[in-house]
Amino acid sequence: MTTTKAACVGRPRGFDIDLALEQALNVFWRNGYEGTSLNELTEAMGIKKPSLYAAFGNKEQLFFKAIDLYENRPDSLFNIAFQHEHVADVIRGLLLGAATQFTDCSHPQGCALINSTLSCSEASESIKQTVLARKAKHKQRLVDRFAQAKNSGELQEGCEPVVLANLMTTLFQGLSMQASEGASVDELQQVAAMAAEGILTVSVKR
Amino acid sequence: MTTTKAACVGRPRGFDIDLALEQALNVFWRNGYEGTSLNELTEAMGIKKPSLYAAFGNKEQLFFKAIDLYENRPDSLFNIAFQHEHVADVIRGLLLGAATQFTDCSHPQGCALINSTLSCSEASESIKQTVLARKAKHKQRLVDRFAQAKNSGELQEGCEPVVLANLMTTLFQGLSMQASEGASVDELQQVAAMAAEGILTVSVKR
DNA sequence: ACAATTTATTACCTATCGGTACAAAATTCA
DNA sequence: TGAATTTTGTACCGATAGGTAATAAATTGT
Repeated sequence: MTTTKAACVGRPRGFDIDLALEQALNVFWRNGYEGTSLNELTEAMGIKKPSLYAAFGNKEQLFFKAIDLYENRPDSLFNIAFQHEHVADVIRGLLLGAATQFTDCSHPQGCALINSTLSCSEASESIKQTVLARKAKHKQRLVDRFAQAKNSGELQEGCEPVVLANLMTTLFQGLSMQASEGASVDELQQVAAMAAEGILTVSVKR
Repeated sequence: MTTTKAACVGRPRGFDIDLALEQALNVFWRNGYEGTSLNELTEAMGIKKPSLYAAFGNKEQLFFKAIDLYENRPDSLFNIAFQHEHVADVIRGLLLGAATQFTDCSHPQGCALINSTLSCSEASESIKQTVLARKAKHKQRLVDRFAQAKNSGELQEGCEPVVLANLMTTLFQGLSMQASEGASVDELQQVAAMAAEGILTVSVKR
């Protein structure tokens, strides 16, 4: 049932399944779910449609596998920034990291998760819901981290962890859109730096 | 050649062209350009396809007319907020206004201009470019207003008008996405208030 | 009444969408 | 050398996309 297990009988697969998935992720990353056609996918992956369906199920399942691949990268924004001890460094790391990673030209611009949700009409509702659920999980990680900071006395009294998390999420989405629209690294880093400065002065104790 | 001029000869048009355009705007607002099909449009507008093409040209021209309608509303966010004398009130007005308008349930959630760009693959490049140009024009209005504030000594020395404008744009896009994904008025207003507070402390002289 | 003009309705066009049937090709097992 | 099994390529499916040809219906001018 799994696609990862190599079959030892029958004609051997003529392409690298992990590499193909990475190509698929790139296309979804650039064009979103609905903005990506099967022809674009098969061309980018270097395979024909029946091979795609045999290996990944269908377009929807391929998308989920691609997103899994994206989210489980060890060098993800959250994994890096959450290593900092002080919440101020976490906030700075998240914002500056987003500005940097979203404009990294070794892959499509912006956040794959955020970009994918965008071009999603009422048609593919399951895609939308799934992506929203994943984004909610990420937001919860932020809320938890900020709640912990509040408990340890790092945050100012008036600062609500959930509001702070929402503001960070808002900035991520904005930064992702800007990057997708062609903003430069410098431009976004300046924005992130100013945002971090402002947020820190109203949320973190000095 | 114009569609606004009423013909005095021939069969009279059986529908209100301005009302139909408003319905079209609503659909584009909800689903974006590519996410909206002609069938959805004609159903929402209460007309058949040939009537749509006779009155508006084609899907692309209909979209541009709908966006024109959207941008030329007198109660637009910018028009209201720019009436304030002090730049601090402008910033507060823009952010709180965005949070409020984007979640106003008398129309689709989020900003029509921002939402439309989203679901736009490489296919409809002219749509993307046109919308980007309009967004750039709005950003320029922000830059001009902040530059004026800097000249009049309202802004802190280290505050660059263009960076401040970029940060505001980033927040607008984030707020629009959050609203489209179902965020509540309260939620977004809290985010906007915190963002405004942070921005003011690092950009406006006290 | 009748031509001229404009709109409305039906039915259709081509292109592309996601998805698949089928048979040839390539391998392992006996 | 087969039989079994799996992948590959071609060619196709129904549904829907945006868009239009042709004709009927409704009006104004004469």
